[in-house]
Amino acid sequence: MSSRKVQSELPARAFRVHDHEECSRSLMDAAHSICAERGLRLTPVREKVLELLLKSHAPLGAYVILSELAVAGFRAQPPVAYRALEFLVENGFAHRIEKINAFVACNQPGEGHAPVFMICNDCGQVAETSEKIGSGSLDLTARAIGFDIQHTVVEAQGRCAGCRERAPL
Amino acid sequence: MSSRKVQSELPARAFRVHDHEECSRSLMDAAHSICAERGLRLTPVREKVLELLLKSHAPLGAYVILSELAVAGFRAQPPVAYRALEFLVENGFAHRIEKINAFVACNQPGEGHAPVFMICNDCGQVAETSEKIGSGSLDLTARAIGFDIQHTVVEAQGRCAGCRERAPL
DNA sequence: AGATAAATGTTATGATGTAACATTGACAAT
DNA sequence: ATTGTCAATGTTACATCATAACATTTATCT
Repeated sequence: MSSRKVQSELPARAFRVHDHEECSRSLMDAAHSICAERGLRLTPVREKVLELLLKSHAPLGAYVILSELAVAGFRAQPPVAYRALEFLVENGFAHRIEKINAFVACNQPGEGHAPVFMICNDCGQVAETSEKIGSGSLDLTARAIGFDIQHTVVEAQGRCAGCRERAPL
Repeated sequence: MSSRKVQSELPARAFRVHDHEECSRSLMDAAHSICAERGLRLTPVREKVLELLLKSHAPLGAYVILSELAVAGFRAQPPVAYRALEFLVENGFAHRIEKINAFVACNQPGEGHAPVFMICNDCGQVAETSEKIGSGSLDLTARAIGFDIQHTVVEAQGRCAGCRERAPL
């Protein structure tokens, strides 16, 4: 259990300075523990894809992942990447960013949550924050009209603080 | 100004019984007024695409629109549909639903708003509700981390009340 | 070892979206 | 009326994103 505890609960880690190496390692460890606990198989391709996502400072498209897989000696037909991504997303190790058709590693795997993304149009980085499921205005509206929510997509595009400082426009 | 006033402020009209004919007509009128006011050109293709969106009870994909355009005697290369959609989206007459790569007519054109969609996986209908810009948890989070929001995507997938009644599962 | 389910390999194709450049049409200025 | 200009449309050709379908291999259980 404690092995799954992740570094910080602070949101938007991507936009903060942090030890990215340590951050990646701890999330990869968490993935291994969770898979062990739940009887999921973190096979070589799946692990490699997760590693790629963890190392990247920005979301990766399926075909970028695919070519990285090729570089690493894996087979590289599209279904290979999509299957690994499907596994990671279904099991909460990664998320798909709809607005840009790309994928990021989840930074609080194992915890049920409704992710919220802030996509910086300048640097391309994406910060994940989250809402507790059942709170939030979406849930309120849903309840008001009798809509049963199964999945949510909440994404904001704009400019992160760092990019605004760097080039105030 | 009053010519632009739209039928109802109630959210989620798509999931309610309403006079869809009248609803479409009033939104098309609104589009004409707004374009006139703002010096925008609601050309034949653009109007036809808006009409298709207004008449549909569910979002339409670009290629469905394209084939409807062909039926109506318009030229039907992909850019034709995408350009018309781009115009409609940019000017607030339609929205793109990221989760399903499709488009819906906006039901409160002219008003600046951050749309929120409820997508029913059963009947395929999509209800548009909205938040005032600047309120909402997204804005709060953004402010907290100094992120400057330019655009938001807020979508929920699930089952609407009607479908739940019809087939409780 | 043999059964079986999951995962992977492979081919082919489907679905979605856009760059680039040619042509036409609207409209204002002279 | 003619011409300049810019917006809109026409057209070709691709780029990008994603999955169906079926064959083969691998893990795991009994």
